[in-house]
Amino acid sequence: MHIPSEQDFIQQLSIDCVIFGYEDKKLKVLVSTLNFNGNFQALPGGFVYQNEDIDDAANRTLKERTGISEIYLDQFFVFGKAARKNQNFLDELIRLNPQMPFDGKQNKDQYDWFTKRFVSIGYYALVDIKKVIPMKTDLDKSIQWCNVYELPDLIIDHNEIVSKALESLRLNLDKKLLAFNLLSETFTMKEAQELYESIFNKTFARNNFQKKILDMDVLERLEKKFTGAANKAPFLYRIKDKAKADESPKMM
Amino acid sequence: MHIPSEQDFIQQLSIDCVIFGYEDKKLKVLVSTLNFNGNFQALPGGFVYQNEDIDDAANRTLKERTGISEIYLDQFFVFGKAARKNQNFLDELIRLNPQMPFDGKQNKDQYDWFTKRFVSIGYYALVDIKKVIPMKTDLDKSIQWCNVYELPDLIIDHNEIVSKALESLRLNLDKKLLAFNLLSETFTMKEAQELYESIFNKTFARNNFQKKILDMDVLERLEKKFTGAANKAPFLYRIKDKAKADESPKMM
DNA sequence: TAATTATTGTCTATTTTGTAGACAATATTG
DNA sequence: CAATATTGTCTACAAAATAGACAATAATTA
Repeated sequence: MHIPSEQDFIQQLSIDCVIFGYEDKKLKVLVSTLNFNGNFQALPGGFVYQNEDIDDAANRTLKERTGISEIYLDQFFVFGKAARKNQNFLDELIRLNPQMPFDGKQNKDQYDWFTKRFVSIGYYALVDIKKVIPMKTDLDKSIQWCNVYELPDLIIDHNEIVSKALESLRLNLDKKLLAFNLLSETFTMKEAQELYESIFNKTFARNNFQKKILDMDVLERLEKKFTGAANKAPFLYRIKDKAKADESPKMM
Repeated sequence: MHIPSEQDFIQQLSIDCVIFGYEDKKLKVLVSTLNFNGNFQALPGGFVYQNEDIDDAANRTLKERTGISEIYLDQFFVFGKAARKNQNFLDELIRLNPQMPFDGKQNKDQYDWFTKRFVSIGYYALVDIKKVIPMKTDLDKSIQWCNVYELPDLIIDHNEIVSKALESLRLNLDKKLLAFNLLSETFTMKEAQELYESIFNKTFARNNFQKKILDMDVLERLEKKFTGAANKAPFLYRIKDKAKADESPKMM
């Protein structure tokens, strides 16, 4: 297992990624269970190489865990309390993993590197969950999607990081059209509405939701989707211009 | 002159502060002229002590330059391009300051510390300009207020940092009532309007501006202000609850 | 094959909010 | 005390958000 301890990374600076997906009408977050004894769960994260933009570091982390690049990614907050240390978490980890000698010379370096106070830059990402096969790194025992409203206890301040990410996502949805990054390429109006409802955790009026989305003039209507249900078939829609949608202003 | 080069700061992490003030109907930013030959101008900035919250580091920087604490302060963006180095700026500085031997052992350490790539956390602050006496540190030759729309060329990416700060301020004004932090405790409606106009760099309709502000129900009306002008005396207003105003939602 | 059902797409009426125009109130000046 | 410049507020109008209603239609069932 490679634990970074070298000068090739910027010291005491980390990246934490809140990767949002959407499935079964639920907003989800990708969470890793660490490859140690004890049930340590954490956000995917990483460090920044000396010659790497912080945005690229976040993208690299994302690519590692999801296999896809060109993901929508937004830096949303820096977590920089002095008390923000891995110390407690690591001590607990060492207690539960006595087989790992953390006092040897080499591991001592790692321990020192890791137990320093870290400033962490929070990024959130929006992915089409169907395009993602969550991938473990050698630090992960497993990695899985968790409902954002039913998250387990995560290490350090990672629960707080998710809260802040969700808050930022909501604010930015009003300004951009990011949400469609969470859906597959084509979708019905109902699916779009259910997505918005799960993000904002509240319901919208069907008639007015549809009007508002269509008035924005960013969707193109495709053929009908025959669902097999005993009712009128809904149209499928697709974003007219994806790149533009991530930037264009105003909604909700 | 003390240039930090020790382990007491987090390495390669800096804080840059965009300190907004308002005077003569102009939005201003506090800019330092560095204490070297050559006209190097920069935002007030600093570094983060090992045992210091990043917010506290920003506040410390602010206190140093303005003398006041309890300033409204907001973290708005992290500037983290790999190419973000002091190198070019420092080489130019050394060229123009040959009297300073930067190849001696001690200065070499400083040079090494400084020329590494830095990730910088941007904060913006809003201050009542009348309460501030801009103060030099030993790094500054002088420090002065500059009109935000007529900034000189600043070092590295500091012009870009100001742009981004202004953009964030505008977005946040819509959500909070921060603007009043830039005025003295009491002010007329006209003064408030002129402030908003200088922040957004556009005009507002007088009647509707007044209505909107008053409808928010955050101001209390005080006695009239007799200006000596040959017209109806305007009322003075004051924020009902300052702490609340910085948090409360919606406006413009 | 026509009635039934569940849902979709859209229209209109209503309410709320935003904008523009108008005017009375008033502190000073001449 | 009229003239002037500005302030505070009101109303009319326009635009946007919300709520209610209903026709269209894909499958099912009689």
